[in-house]
Amino acid sequence: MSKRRVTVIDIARAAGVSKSTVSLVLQGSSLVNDGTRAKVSAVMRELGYVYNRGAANLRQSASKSKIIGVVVNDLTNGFFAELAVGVDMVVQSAGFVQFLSNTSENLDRQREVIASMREHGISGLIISPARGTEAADLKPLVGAGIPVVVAVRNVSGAKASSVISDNREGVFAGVKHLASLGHRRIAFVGGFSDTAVFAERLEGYRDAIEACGPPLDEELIVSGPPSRAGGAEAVARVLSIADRPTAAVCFNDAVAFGVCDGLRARGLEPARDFAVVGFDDVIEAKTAVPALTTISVDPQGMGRRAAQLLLKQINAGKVEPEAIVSSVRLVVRESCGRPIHDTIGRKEA
Amino acid sequence: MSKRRVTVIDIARAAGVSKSTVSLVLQGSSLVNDGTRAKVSAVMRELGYVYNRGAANLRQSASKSKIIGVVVNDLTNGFFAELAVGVDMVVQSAGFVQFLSNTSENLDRQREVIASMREHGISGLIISPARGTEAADLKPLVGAGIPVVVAVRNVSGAKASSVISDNREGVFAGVKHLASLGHRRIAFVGGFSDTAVFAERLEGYRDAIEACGPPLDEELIVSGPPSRAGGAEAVARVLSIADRPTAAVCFNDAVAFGVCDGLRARGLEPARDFAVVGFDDVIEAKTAVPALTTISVDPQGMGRRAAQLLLKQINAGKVEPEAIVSSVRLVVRESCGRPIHDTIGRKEA
DNA sequence: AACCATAATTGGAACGTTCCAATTTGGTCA
DNA sequence: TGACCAAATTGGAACGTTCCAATTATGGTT
Repeated sequence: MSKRRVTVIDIARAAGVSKSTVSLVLQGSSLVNDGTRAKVSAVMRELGYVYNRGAANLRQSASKSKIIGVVVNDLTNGFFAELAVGVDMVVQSAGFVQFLSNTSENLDRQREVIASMREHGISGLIISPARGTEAADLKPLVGAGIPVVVAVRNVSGAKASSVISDNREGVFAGVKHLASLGHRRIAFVGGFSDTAVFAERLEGYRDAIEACGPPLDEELIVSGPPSRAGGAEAVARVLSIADRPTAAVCFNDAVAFGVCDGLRARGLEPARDFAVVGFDDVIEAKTAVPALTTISVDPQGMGRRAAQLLLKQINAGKVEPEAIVSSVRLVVRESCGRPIHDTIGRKEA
Repeated sequence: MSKRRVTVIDIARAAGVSKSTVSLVLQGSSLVNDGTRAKVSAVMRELGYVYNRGAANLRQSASKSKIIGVVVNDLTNGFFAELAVGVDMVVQSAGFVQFLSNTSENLDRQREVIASMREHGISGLIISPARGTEAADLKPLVGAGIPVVVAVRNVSGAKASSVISDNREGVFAGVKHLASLGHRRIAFVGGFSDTAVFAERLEGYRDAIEACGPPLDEELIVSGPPSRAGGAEAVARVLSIADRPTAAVCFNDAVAFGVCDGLRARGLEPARDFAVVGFDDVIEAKTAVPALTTISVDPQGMGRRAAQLLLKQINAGKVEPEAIVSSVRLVVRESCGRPIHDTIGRKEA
C-alpha cells in the first residue's frame, strides 16, 4: 500500500526536465518545445499521473477552481431536475464540474450547503432558492466577488444575476386563450400570495382580464398551496363562487392536475365542463387525460442560459448583474375543450 | 479590490495565538483550552474567516476531501433523480458534499466526468453506470483505493460494491400476480437483451412461469428499447403472436406506458382487455389511467443505502466490496383489471 | 567575434493548511 | 527546592502546484 501519489516532480525527473516545464505542459503553454511536450505527455501517461486541482487552486486565484455550485430547492421535481441537467450540459463542456445539492426547501440546509460550497472554493453559483430565501443568504458570496445567478425564483434585493421565466406573459397568454374560446368568468387558482412568482403571474392575469374586457373580480383569485392537493382543495372554493367561473388558469401544472381531480370528484369533467390551463409544461402534461393545455417554460433551456451567463461572468472576472427573462410559450392541448357558446349564440368554426 | 483572503494566520495574529492552535480549534481538538477556543472562534466570526478545504486536502490523506462523486446515466429520468436525492440526504448530513454529473448514457462523457472527479480528489464514488460501462472504466478509481459503489445496474467484473434492486424477485412477483388472476399466456416485453438487468428480470420471468405451470414459450419474450416508444412498438409484435397473450410483464414502467398506448391504438383497452405490469413505480404510475400495477423499487432508499455503504467504506479506510440487493414490492393498482375466467369457468371471489 | 533577439527552460518562493516534535506553563510531590 | 507530570501551545516542514525572474541555448546581424 505504499502507493505514493505521482507528482509533477516525478514526471519531471522521469522525463529529464524541470517541474516548471511539466507545469507549462499541463497548462498547454505555447512556450514549450513540441518535442519536449510530447515526451512529457508520454511520461505522464506512462506513470499514470493525475492532476491535483486542489494544489493548483491553492496557488491560483480562487476563480479558477473549475467548480460550479448548483443548489436546487427540489430535485425530485422534474422541473428542477431538468434545470440541473441544462446547467450540467454547458458547465461540463466548458471543462467545469458541478457541485449539486438539494435543499428540499429547507433554508437551514441551504445555508449549510452554500457555506460548504464556499469552503470548497466554487468559482460561481447557480441557485434555485428555497422558499423564503433572502438577499442576506446570498450576501457572503456576492460580497466575496463570486458570481451568483438566481434561477426560476427571484430573490428581491440580491445583487445577483437572474434567469427567470416570463411569468406575466405566460399567464397573460393563458387567459387570452381562454377568452378567445368564449370564457368570460376565468379564475386564477393556486400559489402562495407572498411569493414573487405569484405576484408576477397574478399581474399577467390582471392585465389579461383587463385587456380582454370582462371586469376584474377579485373573488376569482383563489390562492393556496402550489401542489396537486392544493389544487383539488381550491377548486371547491372556485365552484362555490356566485356566477360560477367556467375556466381557470392555474398557478402551475400540479395545481391544474389537482383542479381536474377536484372537478371529477364533483361530477364535472375537465375540458368538457370546465376549462383548465396549467403552467410549466411538466412531462406528465402531455400524457395526462385530458392532455393539459399549459405554458411551456423549457427548464433545461433556462439551465443552459443560467450556466452561460455564469460562465461569462466568471471569465469576465467582474460581476455585472444581469437579468434574463426566459420567454414562454402556450401549448394548446385538450384541457380547455372546444369553444363555448354564449347566450347570443354564434356560428361554429 | 485588495480583499486578501483571511487565513488561519490572520486569525492567529488577531487572537494572539499561533496558527497551530487555530488549526486545532478548526479540527475541534480537545487539546485546546476552552477559553482559547472561544476567543479564536469569536475572532474567526469577526473577520469572516472561511475555511480553505483545498489547502487542507493538500496536507491530509486524500480520503478526507469530504467530496463524494455521484454520476448518473440520466437525471431527466425521475428514477435516477430520486436516487441522487437519496444519496444527497445521507451524504449531506455526514458533512460531505456531492459532485453530481449526468452522463446521458454517453460513455465518453462518463470517462471525462470520472477523470475530472478524480482530479478534484473525491473520497468516494457512487455511479449508476451508462449502458456499456465496463470494469476497465472503474479500474483507475478502485486501483487507487478509492471506494466505488455501483448502483442500479451492475458492472460485471468490477472490484466494486453494488446496490441493485432484486430484479429477479420483482418480475417473479409480477408474473405470479398475473397468474393468480387467471392469465396463462403472459408476455415479457421490452429491454435490451444484452444488459445485466434484462438478464436478471428475464430470469425472474422464467422461474415464475415454470413455477406457475404454463409451459415456457420463448416466443412470448419480446425485447426492445426500454422506452415508451419501444413499448408501443413491441406490443404490436406481442398481439400478432399465435394464441395471443392476455397479459404482459414489462421491462419497466416506460415500456408499460408504451404498451398501453399501443393497445389503445389497436382498439384494446388496457386493464379490461389486456393486463399490464410495469417495473420501477415511477411517480406517474400512480396517476396514470389506468393506474399502473408495478414493482416498486424505492430509488431514494437505494440512494441512501448506497451512500451509507460508501461512507462506511470511506471511514473504514479499506475497500471490502459488498453487494446489497434492495428488496422490491409489488404494488397492485388498476392496470391488470379483474380476474379473467378460463374456459373451465370458476366461481368469482 | 561580438552582439542581440528570441525560444526554451529552470530554481525557488508562495499558496493555506496539517502534523510532528518540541517547548512552555503551572501544578504536585518528595 | 528541584524533579516530574499533564495540559496547552508552538515553530517549522511538508503537501503539489503555479508564477516570477533569471538563465541557457539557438541562430541571425553587424
